[in-house]
Amino acid sequence: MRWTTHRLHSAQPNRYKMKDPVNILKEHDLKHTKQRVRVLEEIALDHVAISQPELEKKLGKEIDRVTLYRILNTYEDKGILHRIMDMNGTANYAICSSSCSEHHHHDEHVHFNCTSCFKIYCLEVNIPKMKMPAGFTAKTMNTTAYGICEKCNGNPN
Amino acid sequence: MRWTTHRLHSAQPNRYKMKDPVNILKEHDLKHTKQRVRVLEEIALDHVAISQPELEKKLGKEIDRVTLYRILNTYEDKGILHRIMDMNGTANYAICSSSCSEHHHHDEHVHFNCTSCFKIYCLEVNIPKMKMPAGFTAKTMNTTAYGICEKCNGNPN
DNA sequence: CTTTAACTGCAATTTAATTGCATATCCTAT
DNA sequence: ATAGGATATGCAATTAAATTGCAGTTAAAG
Repeated sequence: MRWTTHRLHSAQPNRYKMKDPVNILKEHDLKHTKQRVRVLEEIALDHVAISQPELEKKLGKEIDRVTLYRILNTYEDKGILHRIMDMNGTANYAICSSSCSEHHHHDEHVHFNCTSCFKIYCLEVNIPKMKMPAGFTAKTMNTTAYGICEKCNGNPN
Repeated sequence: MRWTTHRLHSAQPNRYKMKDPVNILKEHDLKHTKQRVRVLEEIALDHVAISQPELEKKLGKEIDRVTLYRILNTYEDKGILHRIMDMNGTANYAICSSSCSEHHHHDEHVHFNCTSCFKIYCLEVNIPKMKMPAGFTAKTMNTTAYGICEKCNGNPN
């Protein structure tokens, strides 16, 4: 994989560029370890969210279960990764716009959970403002659409 | 608790009436057992979603863990209960509009997850239509707002 | 190069969820 | 009212997920 600091002009919509993992670590005052780099690489690879179990399956021989849990937690704390819960309560992780794109800081976007391949996409769709009832003050919003993704619509498994 | 077949004219907004548990069971061809009735009563009590662990704590002496799991699953399958995942991946259950109110079938509404008391409310706020990117076909939407609820805004713990 | 603070891996533990099976309960037909 | 069959429940055992403590290792600052 080649790392770039510019937005990709890719044929795939709704995708963001990915910074060099090493830079991401530096920016957040995290030590540079090979396990941390591997996790970032793996998550950045697909441009879709990946679940904890999947990650463990892919990295289980290189990284200890516990270490993986801890890395994911610190990444979430630092705002490097988003954690998205799927319908089963499984944690999915993605590098989302606020981290991936310098011009989209803190944007809240819609997630798309494919019910066929179970992948979770970060869409470039903003969550519309909604009026809360009196007394309720919302700080953040979270929206997930469930349906069939572009890939499964094209070639359903 | 008194069960009514009419919408409550309560002082509390965003609340729905609750049918007699026995009727709910009948309507869905489910056997009438005391465990099932108790679960419905308990969930209807607060007008907010309740988590599996909470339910287990409240009903653990009357109902076996496993039975509770199974009852919640069948209720979800039958469309009697909504399952809402909170930020921890814990299942929360609520009787939502489509079941509670005959005039609001299949409405998709916003959930409110209080970050202070962790209660989950079903709001009478509809999820706005959002345009999906080409290739993505959304079937259902799920929106949760995180913030402070009316109760915790009034008297924060 | 040395030293310190932080990270990793292993073992053990806790917690959550599922499965199989024997018993109990509901409900229909008589 | 009750007998019989289908379904639900409870218990025990199992599987899976997540957390904790600690010893050994590694990164990076001086």
